[in-house]
Amino acid sequence: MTLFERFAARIDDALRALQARGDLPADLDFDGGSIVVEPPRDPAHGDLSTNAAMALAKRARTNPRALAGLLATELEKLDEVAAAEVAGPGFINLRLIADVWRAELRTILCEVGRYGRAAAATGRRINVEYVSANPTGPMHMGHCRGAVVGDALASLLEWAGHEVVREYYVNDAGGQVDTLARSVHLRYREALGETVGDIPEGLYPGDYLVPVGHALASEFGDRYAQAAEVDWLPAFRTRAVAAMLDLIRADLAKLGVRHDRFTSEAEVQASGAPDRALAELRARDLAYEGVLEPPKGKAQEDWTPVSLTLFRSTAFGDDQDRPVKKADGGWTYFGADLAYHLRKLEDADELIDVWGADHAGTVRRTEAAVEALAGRPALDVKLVQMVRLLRGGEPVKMSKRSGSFVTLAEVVDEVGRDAVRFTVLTRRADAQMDFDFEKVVEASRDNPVFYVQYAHARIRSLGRKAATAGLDAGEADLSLLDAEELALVAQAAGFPRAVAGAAAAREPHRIAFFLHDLSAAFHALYNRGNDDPARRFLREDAPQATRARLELANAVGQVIRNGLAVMGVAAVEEM
RNA sequence: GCGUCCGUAGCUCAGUUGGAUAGAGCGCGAGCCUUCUAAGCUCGGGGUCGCAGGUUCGAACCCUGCCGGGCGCGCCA
Repeated sequence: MTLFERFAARIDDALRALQARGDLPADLDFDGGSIVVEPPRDPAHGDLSTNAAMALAKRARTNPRALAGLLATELEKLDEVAAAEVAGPGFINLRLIADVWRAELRTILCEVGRYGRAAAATGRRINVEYVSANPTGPMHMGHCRGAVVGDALASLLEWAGHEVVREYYVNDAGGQVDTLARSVHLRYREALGETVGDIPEGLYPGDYLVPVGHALASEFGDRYAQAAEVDWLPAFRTRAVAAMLDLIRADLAKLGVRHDRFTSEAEVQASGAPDRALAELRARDLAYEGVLEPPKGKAQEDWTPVSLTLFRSTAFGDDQDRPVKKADGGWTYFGADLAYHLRKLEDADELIDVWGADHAGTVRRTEAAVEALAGRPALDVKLVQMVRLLRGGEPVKMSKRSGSFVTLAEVVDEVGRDAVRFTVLTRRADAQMDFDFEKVVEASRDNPVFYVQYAHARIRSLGRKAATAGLDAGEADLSLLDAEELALVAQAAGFPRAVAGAAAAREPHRIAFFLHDLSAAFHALYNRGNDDPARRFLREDAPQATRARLELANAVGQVIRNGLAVMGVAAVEEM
């Protein structure tokens, strides 16, 4: 139980005591969910603040300040509360005794890598799908953000006590993988000695297909060089997709992103799942044969109305109904995808998809389909906005046509995995982001990656120096920590709350900002020692104070490590 | 035309799901500093939270309508 949960329970007890005494109506229900216990925005207001009186006043048929007064009197009786004050419109500010923070410091050091993790008992089973890049080439920077956000979100949800499956959907069933196979066939002929010249328009030109062509040449010899497409396409497609997945897995490994499960679209289709899903929709009158309206706001010379199998997504607020089957009888991407989501729900209570913003238009239909099939809104789609690559403020040119886009591997090789991951997580996922190669590796205060890493390295350095000087031996007396130092503990103690809040909002970037703020507070305290040697962490003349401050530093370092672990960023020992 | 995301200090961005006097870094101004880790530290000025209404004890946050920008909009995946 976190400190905040503990005090929420105490407030609940106090309210019940008031109720028992007849100061509150007997039928008043406290579990509205609107009562919060949090650190006040302004530390001068105390250690904890609650809006309980304001949230309950109306239902208790009293005014907020009167109720706050009663509640404050009750809370002041607690041993851990030094003072309870009513402020503003009816806030109750609690000042805690210093020992609360000393105890919390010990808790951090005792729980080490578990500090901030919620009890698993409260968790749900959540399936998080992310990356799912088409298996037609290596990952580029467009995929990077979704990969990092999805991976960090999955970790975050685990920290918050949920059971998480990390999922990758392999789109190996569409026309694009046929295009891939044809592109590879060209490289295969090239490997056999043919001169193929420029790669024709419409095929994938990238050099990364050259080794695949070689591999096929050594496997098949010239057997398929002049053969009809029907003879080689399936085999080439299978091998090309496998080779592309190997590339993608290598890229993911480079980024430190992992998945528990790769699910093949082709297998989903072959399993009959889409047929079952469609039958289900038909049974509920949510699928029918119909003709789509011509698209608006576009030229439509080549528009030919044709009857298709449609999902009634307009019943869920979509602009138009959406086809699940193509005119040729094959499944659309959407048709297979809704079956896939149904399948994910077999072992999950909730689904999260992390998609690029270019798929924004398909969110509603997919959420609608899941709601229709699951009987409840079980899917939450998180959109990740575009990344603009810059170098020294100048946009990096990307030519997709020649296949020479900036790959994920290039970026990780240049700036490092940790810098990529941390930087991506310093921006809300749903806002556009600039990624500047120069700024990301800058060793300065305005680079949060450096700033947080440096705080951790500094703390580790303190430990090493203390050990060398023999200052770290013996029990630490935490009563030697003063109010300013305990304020840093209080800030570090916000971590479990930050994890819970970030997980509930599904916003992993909040952890990055929490760590930046905590690091800033640590650096500030550390820098005080420059002006006042008595405030230094390491003092040869005061081994007792040194030991207490080392415990403080270690606790902060532990929280930074835990936060970085959520983000999948390494905590460095020295810089 | 429609959908969706965004609009907060000169710049880049946070804002704890509706709370108190809206924050941080950079830049700017003023001091300090040769260091327990150095690439600095401390303090200060700086705001019509895009605009206009609405909801309520209370709105940057929720609702409606505009304005501006990004992304997307046929059976592609």
